[in-house]
Amino acid sequence: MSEISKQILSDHKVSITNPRILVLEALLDSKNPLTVDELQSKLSGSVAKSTLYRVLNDLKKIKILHEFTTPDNSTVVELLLEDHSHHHHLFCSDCGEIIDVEMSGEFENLLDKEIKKIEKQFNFVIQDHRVEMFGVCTDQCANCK
Amino acid sequence: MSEISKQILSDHKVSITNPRILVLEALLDSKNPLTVDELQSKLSGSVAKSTLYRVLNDLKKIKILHEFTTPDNSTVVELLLEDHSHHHHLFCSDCGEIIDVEMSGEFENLLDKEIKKIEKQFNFVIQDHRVEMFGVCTDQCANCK
DNA sequence: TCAATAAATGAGATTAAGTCTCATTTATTT
DNA sequence: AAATAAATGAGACTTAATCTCATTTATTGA
Repeated sequence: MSEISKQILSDHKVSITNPRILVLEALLDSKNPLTVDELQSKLSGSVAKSTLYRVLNDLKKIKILHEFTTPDNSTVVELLLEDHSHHHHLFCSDCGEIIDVEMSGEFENLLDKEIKKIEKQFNFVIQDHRVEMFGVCTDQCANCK
Repeated sequence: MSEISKQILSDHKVSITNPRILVLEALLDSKNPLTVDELQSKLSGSVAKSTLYRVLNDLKKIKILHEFTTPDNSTVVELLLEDHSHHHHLFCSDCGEIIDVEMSGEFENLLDKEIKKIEKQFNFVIQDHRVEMFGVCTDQCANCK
């Protein structure tokens, strides 16, 4: 199991250490984004706080970790692996759940065209984009009580 | 000049006070989003820090202020006025500039359709969305040196 | 395999954004 | 213009994230 984590680290020429393996395993174990708090709980004290933040920064540097802020201002992290293709996020303002969403090819194509226009208009090279959607679950979702 | 700010406050049934007028004027004075730091500088000590944050929360409550986080984790605020229609953001990772961008009607229509699909798929009511784009200015922009 | 060297870690101090408290001031209402 | 309710300022407080530095762990090359 930790083989995957080790592979990821060596693929990115980053030294293989216990804290890095543990953090990667915790992240691999969860499909949706995790808050730093949730991550700390999952690690249950096996990694020092300062080390956890350092490891997260390491993973950001090698571009396999995406960090963002939820509407209620928690910092949330998510692994970006090859098999986990380009996606966007849906936030429930009721329970705070964050759901990964894929948009249709038609939509991404039109967005790409739109982005080319914007690049010309503002003399920009746009490297990345993100669509965020905010709402509430109409059913009780996993987290809504 | 402060008449506009007073009008905004009374339109929203919020009492008219000096700090609120000053904060609104600083926000009205700038087209693009401001970091809280920039806002504090603009106010140059005329409003206490605690009051500034309180006023920002007041403006959020009456839904005329939008707060978000930049890729480098600064909190940024922007007034949402009637004449300032639905728009998105373009971030320069070089100089940190944030540019307001309007997308085409065609794009917004397709996005609305896409959102309806997602609402069904996840049993959600989606109330709002946001498109963020990240890149670098190819020319020296106003802030890039 | 092992020693030398460089890198990473843990523990706790430090920083800084944002909130809270409470005595005082200001706005509103009659 | 007085009474009441709301907002403010100053600074204490909280807490996420970073930093420091002595110790531990990984890597490299003989």
